[in-house]
Amino acid sequence: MEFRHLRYFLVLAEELHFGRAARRLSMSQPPLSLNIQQLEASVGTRLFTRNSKQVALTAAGKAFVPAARGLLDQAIQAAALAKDVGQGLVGSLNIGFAGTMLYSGLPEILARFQAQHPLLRVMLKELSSSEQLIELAHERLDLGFVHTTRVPPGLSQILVASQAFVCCLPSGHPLAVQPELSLALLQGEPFAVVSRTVSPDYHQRILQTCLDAGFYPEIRYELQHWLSVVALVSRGMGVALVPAALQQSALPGTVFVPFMALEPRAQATTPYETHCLWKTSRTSGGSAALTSFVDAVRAAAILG
Amino acid sequence: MEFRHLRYFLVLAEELHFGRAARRLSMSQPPLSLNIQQLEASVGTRLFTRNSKQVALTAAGKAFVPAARGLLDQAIQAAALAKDVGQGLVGSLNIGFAGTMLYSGLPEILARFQAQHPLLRVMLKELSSSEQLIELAHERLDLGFVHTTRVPPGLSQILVASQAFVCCLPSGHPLAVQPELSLALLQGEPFAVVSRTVSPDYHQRILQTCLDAGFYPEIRYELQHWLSVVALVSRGMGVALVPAALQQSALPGTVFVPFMALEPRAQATTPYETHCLWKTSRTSGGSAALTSFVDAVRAAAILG
DNA sequence: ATTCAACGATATTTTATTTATATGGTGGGT
DNA sequence: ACCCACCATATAAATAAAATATCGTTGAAT
Repeated sequence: MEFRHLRYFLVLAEELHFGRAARRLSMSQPPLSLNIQQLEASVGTRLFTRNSKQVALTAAGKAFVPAARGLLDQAIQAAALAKDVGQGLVGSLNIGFAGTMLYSGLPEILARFQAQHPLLRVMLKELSSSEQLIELAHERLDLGFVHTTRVPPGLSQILVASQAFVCCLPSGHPLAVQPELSLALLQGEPFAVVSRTVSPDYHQRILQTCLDAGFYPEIRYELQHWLSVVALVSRGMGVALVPAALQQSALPGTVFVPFMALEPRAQATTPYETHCLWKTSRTSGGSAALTSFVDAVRAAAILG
Repeated sequence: MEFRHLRYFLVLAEELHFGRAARRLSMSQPPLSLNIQQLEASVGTRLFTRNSKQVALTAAGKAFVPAARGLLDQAIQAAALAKDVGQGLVGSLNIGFAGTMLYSGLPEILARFQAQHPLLRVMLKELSSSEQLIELAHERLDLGFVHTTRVPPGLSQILVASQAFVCCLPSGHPLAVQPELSLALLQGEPFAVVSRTVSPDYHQRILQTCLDAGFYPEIRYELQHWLSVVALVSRGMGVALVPAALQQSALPGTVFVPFMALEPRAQATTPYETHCLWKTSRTSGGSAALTSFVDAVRAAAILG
């Protein structure tokens, strides 16, 4: 059975006349006869009764009409769907993100992208940076928002957000009233940090920052999540250095205070950077949806 | 797009290797490459990414796999369905019947037929004999069970049942105790008959039978249905001559009594015959389901 | 770094399929 | 009984598909 047979069959089923049907198909009559015979042979039954004066559908032919129509329609739709997927108009994207991205532009990027690609289903999964690297390698994620300086080979990246660290203090803390403070003043305070396994890079940064300020921080709490760190501070249990974006979490009982650099002209710390990562091979002809998303991220990164 | 493309596509999507796929398709590799290119051209997108070391499905290709499978499956199922319809295994039959057939073998015929063809949907419609002739001519009925002696051209027939007329009397009637009676005794009784428009042939028969017995029946009631006739008798309102099959209706208050022929050796009346009718053209290659049903009727007619 | 082997794409010939032209049979209408 | 309309068949031309041979590319091994 071939699609050609179905097309010829449907026209003949309408016309019930080999000559007219052949004319409508812009072909001559004999090949139409042959094609119908071939179709009947492949189906295994007569689809038309025909004598020299009359052509009519058999019961089998009547039953076959909607099926044939359905097959042709479905073929067209299948092609259209595949084309749309190929052009990134429809499809699905699996995107991972570190928790802080909720306060660092992810909602904006997503809203902008969804407005331009309403048929693309974006699935978001909160994962630590290191988990995302694994998932990206296994192609279980199409793209991830991570805090990592070391980028494995084969991955492309865009700098999405860059923000300073700030001190996070409980609102009752004596230093909380300062507009800006010297980091050295936090010496001896109990520090809350995100666990090393969740964000190894962050650990290194906090440590280096404190050492630059001339003291070794007393790390008493290791949490699994940034919001847990802020929540812990809000209960008065300790202090923390967190990305500035966490200010927007607006947890009651917390105060965020910038801290000064040691030398007046320098930055207080190297900024905390969020990168968007994806497998380079996936955007070079691979997934148009991913390419579109990367474009959206790039546009947002330029604006921000 | 052709089915060939879909078949090749699916094998290649499994193997992800042109050489192996071509071997599985028992063809050489170049035409496979060409066919995939043609499919991609007709769909409008790349379905595979390929370099000399690796073949992989694109997102569009992944989306196209189930669609292609569905199309091939549907084609096979459509052909199978049409074939079954053509062979009379599945389908539907519209069958008309005169009311008395409910007591003259129709349930038995139907049960036997349905047991042999469980996938055939049989739709039954109670219609008068004359109505059935019209419906048969318009092909709105595939087959009908009628009481008609005159068969229009183009219709085939089978004698399904042949039964005598019997007297139907109210149980309180003085003649109801007789094992057999002479028709002449019913002279002057109020007769109930089925309306002439419903069964013109029957009218003629009743009249002739009574005239043969030497009297003209006093027809006081004209009913639309045989069961109405029997019901009327059961209420003591009159008497009737009805086909023997009506005995099985078992309406309380009725008694059925055979009547004697005038001459001892002859039949009391010509038997009341039920014929099965259908358009001859429909069984000669037209509808296999109808042919099967006719066969079932024929078998039942021989047994009965 | 160079070579080698594996793979998919392309070119060209061969084969198969499809179409068109011409003609034969069949049934209905006059 | 003839003719006309129509579908089927036969054969030739055109088209499309497949096979063989070859090229270009890529990744791995030496």
